Amino acid sequence: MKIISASRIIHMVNKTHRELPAPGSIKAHILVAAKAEFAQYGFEGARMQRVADRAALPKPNIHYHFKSKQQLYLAVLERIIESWNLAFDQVSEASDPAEALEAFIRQKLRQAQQDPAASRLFANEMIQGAPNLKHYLNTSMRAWVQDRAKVIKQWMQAGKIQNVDPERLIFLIWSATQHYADFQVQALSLLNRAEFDDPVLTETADFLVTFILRGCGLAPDSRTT
Amino acid sequence: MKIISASRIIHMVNKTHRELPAPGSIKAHILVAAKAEFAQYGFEGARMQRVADRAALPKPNIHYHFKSKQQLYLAVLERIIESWNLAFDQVSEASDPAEALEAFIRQKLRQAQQDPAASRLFANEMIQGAPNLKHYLNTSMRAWVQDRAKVIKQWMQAGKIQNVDPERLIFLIWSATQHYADFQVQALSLLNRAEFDDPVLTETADFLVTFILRGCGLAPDSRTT
DNA sequence: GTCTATAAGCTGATAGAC
DNA sequence: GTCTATCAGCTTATAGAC
Repeated sequence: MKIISASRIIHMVNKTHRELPAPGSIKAHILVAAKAEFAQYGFEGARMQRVADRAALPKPNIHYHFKSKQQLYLAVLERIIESWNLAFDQVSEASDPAEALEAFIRQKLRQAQQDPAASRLFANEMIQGAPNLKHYLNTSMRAWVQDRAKVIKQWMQAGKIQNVDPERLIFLIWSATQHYADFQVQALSLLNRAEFDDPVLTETADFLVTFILRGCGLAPDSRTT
Repeated sequence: MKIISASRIIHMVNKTHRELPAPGSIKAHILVAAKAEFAQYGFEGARMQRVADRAALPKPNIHYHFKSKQQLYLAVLERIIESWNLAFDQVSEASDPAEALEAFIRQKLRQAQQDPAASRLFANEMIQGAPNLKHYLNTSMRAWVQDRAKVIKQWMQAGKIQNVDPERLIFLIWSATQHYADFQVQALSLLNRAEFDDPVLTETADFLVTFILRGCGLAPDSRTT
């Protein structure tokens, strides 16, 4: 059976793949500002003036580098999806399920902490019904999930992990990790913390790894009595 | 020890509690339309004209019944939070953990299916940093979670469930269930379904109940080999 | 490439007839 | 209570000087 690299599937996203703006360039600078704005307010709520303010540039400069609000939004979206699920990308039947899932969970959570705007922008797009990402969802994302689900099914058939719906397991890991970025204000209030710093990240990652691995039948019992 | 009803905590939300518009009234009709609009586009992205279109009313009629966009938004928000976590509200130390958690998960998921707009509106508010719900998060929501966490801790001390961070367990249940409403378009694509109908709801609920109960050490092993 | 000035159209909100 | 007409201000986008 031919092995298809999951990372190759991800690259199918960019049909009209433009070269990325050089880091440090003005375009890259604007994209960072735009990501924060679109993440917080969604496409319709975003304001080009606020993008300009965030980038500390006059508004027409934004329009010089990106023809329209729509094109700026699409440019931001494109850059986000690429580095989305890297840690679970090269996993195969031979991989250790506990190690692979742990690495996946920790990587997703680290991304949520390091770049919550990316996660929130994606969340906004999903909430609105993915008007700009429907094609991506129905092609490369679905292909990636089915490809990764196949590996999980092999683990199940080999008795390495519990029987669980693989697609829903991936969806649960996405939700449980991304939620700490998207609903960060709620998580911090609930945990009575001021910021999502490294200690909170570690405690959260430990909890999620333990809980999800146990859900897969992969962690020891540690009951009190 | 004095037992405080969790539902009483929820009622602390409405400091300035106005009577709810009668079902079938024009105000109630407008609120339904506004909920859908705010849910999809967030506060800044929402358009009063679209609210009017959704309600099939002239725009000034909206302003006649609600003074401003802000007030309409707050009116919608108020109505959502009340029925948020009812199924886990009356649970006590004496309750069976598996039954209580299962009822909680199934109720949250049913709400996500029946009223995804409510979940999405709340998600939008969280993504934006909860500008209108910071106070709620830091008072009644936190009190509710701590109160419910206390019960879970009692279950843990009694050896009824695994040792897990109770606050993070509640947060995970919220994320895993609400995600099916907020990211419905992604879930449907991933599961290759056309709509979030009853069969999908049941399968999803069964998966989540099994998986989360097992994470709490509350479900039998069902490995293949 | 950058920025001031401004056009063209949209948005929240209201005045005033019915 | 309802609806047409409309205002003042804001929003995307561009023209044109530098």
